[in-house]
Amino acid sequence: MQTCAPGRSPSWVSRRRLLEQKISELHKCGNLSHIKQVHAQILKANLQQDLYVAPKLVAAFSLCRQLALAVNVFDQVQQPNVHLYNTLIRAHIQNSQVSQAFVTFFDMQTNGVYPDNFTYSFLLKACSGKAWFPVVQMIHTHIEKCGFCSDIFVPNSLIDSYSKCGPVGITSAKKLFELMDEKDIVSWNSMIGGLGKAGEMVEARRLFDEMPERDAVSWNTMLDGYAKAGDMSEAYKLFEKMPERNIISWSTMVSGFSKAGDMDMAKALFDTMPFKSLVPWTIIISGYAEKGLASEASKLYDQMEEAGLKPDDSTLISILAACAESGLLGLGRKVHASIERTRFKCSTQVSNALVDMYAKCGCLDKAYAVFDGIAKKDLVSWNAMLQGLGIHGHGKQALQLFARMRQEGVFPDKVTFIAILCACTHAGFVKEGLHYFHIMEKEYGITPQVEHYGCVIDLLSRGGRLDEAYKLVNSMPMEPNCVIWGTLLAACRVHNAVELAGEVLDVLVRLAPSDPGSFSMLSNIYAAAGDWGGVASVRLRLRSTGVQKPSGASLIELDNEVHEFTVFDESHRQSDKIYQMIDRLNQDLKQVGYVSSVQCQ
DNA sequence: GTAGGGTTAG
Repeated sequence: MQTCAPGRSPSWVSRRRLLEQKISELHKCGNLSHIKQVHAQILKANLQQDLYVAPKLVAAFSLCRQLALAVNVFDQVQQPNVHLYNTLIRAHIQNSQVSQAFVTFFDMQTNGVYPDNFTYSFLLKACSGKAWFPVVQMIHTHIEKCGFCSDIFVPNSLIDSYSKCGPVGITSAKKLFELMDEKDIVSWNSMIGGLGKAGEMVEARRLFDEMPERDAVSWNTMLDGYAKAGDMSEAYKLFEKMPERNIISWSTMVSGFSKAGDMDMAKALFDTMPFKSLVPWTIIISGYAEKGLASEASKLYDQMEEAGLKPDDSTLISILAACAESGLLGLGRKVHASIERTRFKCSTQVSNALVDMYAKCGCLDKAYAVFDGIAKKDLVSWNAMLQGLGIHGHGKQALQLFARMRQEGVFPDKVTFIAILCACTHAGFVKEGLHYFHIMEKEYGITPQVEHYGCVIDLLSRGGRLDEAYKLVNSMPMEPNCVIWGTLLAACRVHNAVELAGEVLDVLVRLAPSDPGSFSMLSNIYAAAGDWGGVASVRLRLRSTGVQKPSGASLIELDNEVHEFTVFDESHRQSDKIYQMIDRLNQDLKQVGYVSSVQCQ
């Protein structure tokens, strides 16, 4: 900034010093009206072009989420330097405008300003966790051209970003890691983390053993790798060898055992850990809830609150999601009550989780009430509510809600259309479903993906238009997966299309040889058609593949207890009464003219 | 004199 000119009055000099002081602290100021005040003074002093002042202003506006004002400041500067460009790139990223950040990145080069290590740091951070392989590759190419790999942060971020891009990414990460002539402990840790994510635990272990020195992160990263791979015995061996265990090591083990289905081990470790934060409580409660163990989950939730811990958004969302998955309405209600008791208002994300939980548990009224109460609905809120209406057969209400969503100016995404198509299927709206399928690309620019084709094939099949469904499977622009073929097979069963079913099964066996579900489906189809020879041949084929079909089960929760039922099940203590009730229902159904689909049994 | 950043648990 230009220094005070000589010959000015003492008061001018002191005013100027004060402004300089304010400017130097501007970038960490979160008070918008103060920033606007200083901005006005800057304009008055004609300092808006100053290459020291402008980045401060851009950063300040960005911090207050005033991206438009930040861009405006930038636009006033005739010759931005790399520092100012970097600040604008960061501003876009901070305000979730990642694509605009890249536009700025290209703009600066067009204007003859070249990126530096700061630029790459920002851009790589924007890509982290996004699995954008081509983008990471492009950044990498730029970096190699300019030679900024000498800054250890840059290659380390690259390894991390590559690692999150799947198999292609991990190959690139490995190459880069080998080429690095100076590696610090973070380089090693990122590499073993990446290998773990890619499921290459043998190689991760080799590197871990080769490391010149290891810190807590190195050990925990290995534990997590084994845990994610489901190898809890190897994880436990390493856990016992650790020189020091912190709360992350313990939590990783609890999570690993819980995901592996061993709740006894998970609970034993949870009870042993010397200190518990919200994270391990979340892991153990969600673990029990996911397995439908309502009373354990519920008891632990109370204990967590008694221990004086207030669940945060992540805890609530995680537990509610588990409730939704297992239909634990009781625990879901308890969580809702505790939110209303302890919070003045709840975030959109938590409300969305509540909507989803109530909807999946069949309480559509409650779901609607929570949905209506969300002050700032986002796309996820709309999608959750649409999905809830759809899966419970309220097709008309779903389509009405979609219309309301459009009126309120919310633009749908691919999930919205899955919900809409599903709603049409469950309500039998074949014509409407096809209509939305056709307009999703034409009017909304959303290219149907395999999930959408799956919905439409389901829609056509259930509507009895099996031929059209089969034609669509064969004309899809992508390879039909086993979900698609499975849908078709289920439709064959409903419509007794024995011949087509055999054909579909052949495809399914090729695609997923270890899935016994298709065999039992075909067996049911033959049984329904009275073709017992067919049933026998399927059973034989199933035996020759060596896979066993786990029986399907129904679950219902009553007073914090989950009751599970499988076919021919007599294990329930009220089994006699249950079968009596089924008989009565069957008789009632027959009286109103219902005919079972398995008439030949 | 200015700007910043990486790896581990939900």
